[in-house]
Amino acid sequence: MVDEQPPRRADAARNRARLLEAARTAFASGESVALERIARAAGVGIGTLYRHFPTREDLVEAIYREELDRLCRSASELLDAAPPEVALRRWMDRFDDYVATKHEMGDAVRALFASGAVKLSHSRRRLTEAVQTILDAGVPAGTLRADVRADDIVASVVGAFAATSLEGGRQQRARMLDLLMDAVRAPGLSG
Amino acid sequence: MVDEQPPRRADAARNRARLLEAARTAFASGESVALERIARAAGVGIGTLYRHFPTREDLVEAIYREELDRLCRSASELLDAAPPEVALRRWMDRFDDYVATKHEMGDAVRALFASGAVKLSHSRRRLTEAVQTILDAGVPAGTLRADVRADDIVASVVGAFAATSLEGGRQQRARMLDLLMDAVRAPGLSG
DNA sequence: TGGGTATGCGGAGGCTCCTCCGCATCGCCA
DNA sequence: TGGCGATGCGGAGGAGCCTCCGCATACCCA
Repeated sequence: MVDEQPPRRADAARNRARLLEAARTAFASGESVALERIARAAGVGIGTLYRHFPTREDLVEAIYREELDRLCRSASELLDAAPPEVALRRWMDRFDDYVATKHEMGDAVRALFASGAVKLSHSRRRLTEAVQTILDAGVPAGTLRADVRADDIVASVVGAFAATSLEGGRQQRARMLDLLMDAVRAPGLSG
Repeated sequence: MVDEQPPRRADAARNRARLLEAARTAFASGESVALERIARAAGVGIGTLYRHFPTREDLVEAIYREELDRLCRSASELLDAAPPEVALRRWMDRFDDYVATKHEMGDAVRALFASGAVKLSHSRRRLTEAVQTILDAGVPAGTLRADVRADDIVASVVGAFAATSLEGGRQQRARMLDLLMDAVRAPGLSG
């Protein structure tokens, strides 16, 4: 369920794998990379790169999909360890870690999120599912609001990242996420 | 206080004005415009354009600065017409209108906000001042929280826009802004 | 195993971005 | 008014993005 099905032809599959490998290495260097260079490093033509990954974001997303899956799965663990309203905030921090790491590895992922290019994509859907998992625990427990949508939370988190990626940084982002949590927690239970 | 001082030499001032005029026209066409074309239309060289406006965002910002100033000044009017916690939400809607209009005129402004490029810039500062004005009214009145920073609110609004610009759209953005308001309103007064 | 065709490959080319630096022009001062 | 230094101009050029299409190859079927 994690991978999409590989291309039909053997050479296509091979080239795709090579491109991913080359891109992983290139992005890890931390500097901005020309796609042409990645294609060259993978030993394929630029056309091949664009056929497999029509946009830069597609390439980045493919590389980090595994890690993103892990991030999303971690929602359940967090729920085991803490009540939903705490788990949600911790999950946001993990998201922050995830993107921050990628940021240090190059601004490819930052661009991915900042540009809002994470649209109906696999990534966005997975993130929404993860948040929904936490909501499903918190709403019956009465600690999280029932009238808040998971995709709105995801969009808010992504937006917080986008708006602070160039300045403000982690500290401002943390305050913004706290603010978001204030909105998402069910009222009337404060003691 | 609104304009920065014009360039010293007469030709520089003239070229700057021409560039702004040409850019206004070009962006109004709604299509993506090459900067070279704008320079050509203004009758100056591309180098001149880049000297006056080092980045595309600088140019866009200069064009829409007037309107943005108007948006920011409207905070006071809104405060006259409604209580601060309502005024703030309305102001967010105005911001939405502002950016949406620009979006229809071309994605230049969208890019400006979506990319987080609205950094320490004039725009961001003005927006923060406007929000601060509303906070200064709402905090003493007890309807808005005292421990929320204006720049965090601005970043959240900008982020909401960035995260919904490619999909989700106005409706999702409205829900997200409502959520933000839930966080910003002072608790304990609900009736 | 061998032939035919759908599928994939590759890179030239057109476009845009942005920089850099020699030349022209402005505006000051006598 | 005329000369000179600071300031601004312009566009060539290098680099990256992305598309497009003729050629090569892998897979299917007999």
